[in-house]
Amino acid sequence: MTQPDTKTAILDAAQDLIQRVGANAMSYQHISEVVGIRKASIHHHFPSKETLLKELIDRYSRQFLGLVDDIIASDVGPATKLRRYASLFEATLSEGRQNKACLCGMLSAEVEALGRGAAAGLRRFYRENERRLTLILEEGQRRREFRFEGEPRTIAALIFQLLEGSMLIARADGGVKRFRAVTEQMMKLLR
Amino acid sequence: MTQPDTKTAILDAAQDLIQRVGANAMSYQHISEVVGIRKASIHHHFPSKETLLKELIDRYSRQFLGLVDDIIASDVGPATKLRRYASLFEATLSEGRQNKACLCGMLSAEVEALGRGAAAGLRRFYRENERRLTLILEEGQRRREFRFEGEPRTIAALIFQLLEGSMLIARADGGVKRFRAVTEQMMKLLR
DNA sequence: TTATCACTGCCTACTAGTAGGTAGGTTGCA
DNA sequence: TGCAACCTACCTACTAGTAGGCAGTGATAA
Repeated sequence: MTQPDTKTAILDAAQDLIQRVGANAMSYQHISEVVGIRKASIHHHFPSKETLLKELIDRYSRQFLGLVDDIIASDVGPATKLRRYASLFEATLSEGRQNKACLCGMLSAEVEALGRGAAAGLRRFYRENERRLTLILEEGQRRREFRFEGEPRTIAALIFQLLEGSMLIARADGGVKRFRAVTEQMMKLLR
Repeated sequence: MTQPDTKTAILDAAQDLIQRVGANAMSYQHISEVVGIRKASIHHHFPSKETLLKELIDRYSRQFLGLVDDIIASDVGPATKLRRYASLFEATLSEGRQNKACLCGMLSAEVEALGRGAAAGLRRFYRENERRLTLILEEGQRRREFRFEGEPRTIAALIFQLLEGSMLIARADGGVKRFRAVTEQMMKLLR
């Protein structure tokens, strides 16, 4: 079989770059410097930037939604689940060399300059997140931990978009501290 | 004095491009094609991309905050003011060839690949928006149009980040309709 | 009235560097 | 022997930015 190490290393480097500077500022040259491999060799694994992006979005979605599923399956109340969900975003923000945004949040901004495959992958990511958030909110409503006016589905969309927006803006101003203050405020509005 | 027409046309073209595809996918070549002027002539007006970005952020901030000030000065209730504030973002989204995001929201994503001047300009934009939003929220609280737990300042940050995030994501999925549903939901949570 | 001057706006032609991508060869392992 | 992984060397297209020229304008002065 294939040695997955190099392929994984390429994906890791690409993801890190995109989360910090964006997909358009990320290049095969940059990746090659990080991985320690020639630019042409990256093309061996990912023939085009579009195929790389597609696989990256798939992998990121799988990993992230896996963590969300763990939270949902855990034996804690819905309010705690929602807090932990938000902390997934916060963890990304304070990860590594810091100021990393959600991969899909970054790509959302640049979506018009990306291929159609990327856009479809992003949509799937949004919807899967909102579906899971809706479950948490419905559970909270049933258990009377959350009290809000409106549809859980719409609140789910609101929360997801808030977290994505907060991340992007926190990178330019306020950092993790600002992010945390806003998510805590969001929790208050649901009570 | 200088003829401002060409300079304005360059700024307009650059802004449109950034709002659609991002600052990194925007180039002097693209601008020159839109404006109908040679690439070198753009350098005559804006020596570097950084100076262009700086002036663009300044102009956008001035224009946008001017519209916000008009809303604040208008003789309507705070809930209406907040709705009109949100509709400024919505208008951008459905403007021109559509799917345009807030200039500063786009630049927030790419901030790490931009100069320091840009980052400072973005921070100013955030803070001025949040300051104005805080005024609206405080007025709403006094008049008992809004009922919420927490500091108006933090809610202001939340609303601003929500609107920026919503815009970016609505471009990839759901469009204006989705954006409107979420802002309407936000209004419900403040009551 | 006309010659000179500086200046603005725009041009052509160029630079060095970087982008994504390709052709074809080498190495080492099953 | 065949194939995967990686390489060197290259391509074309595009990037931001520069040098230098030229036409039009408006002020100055003989």
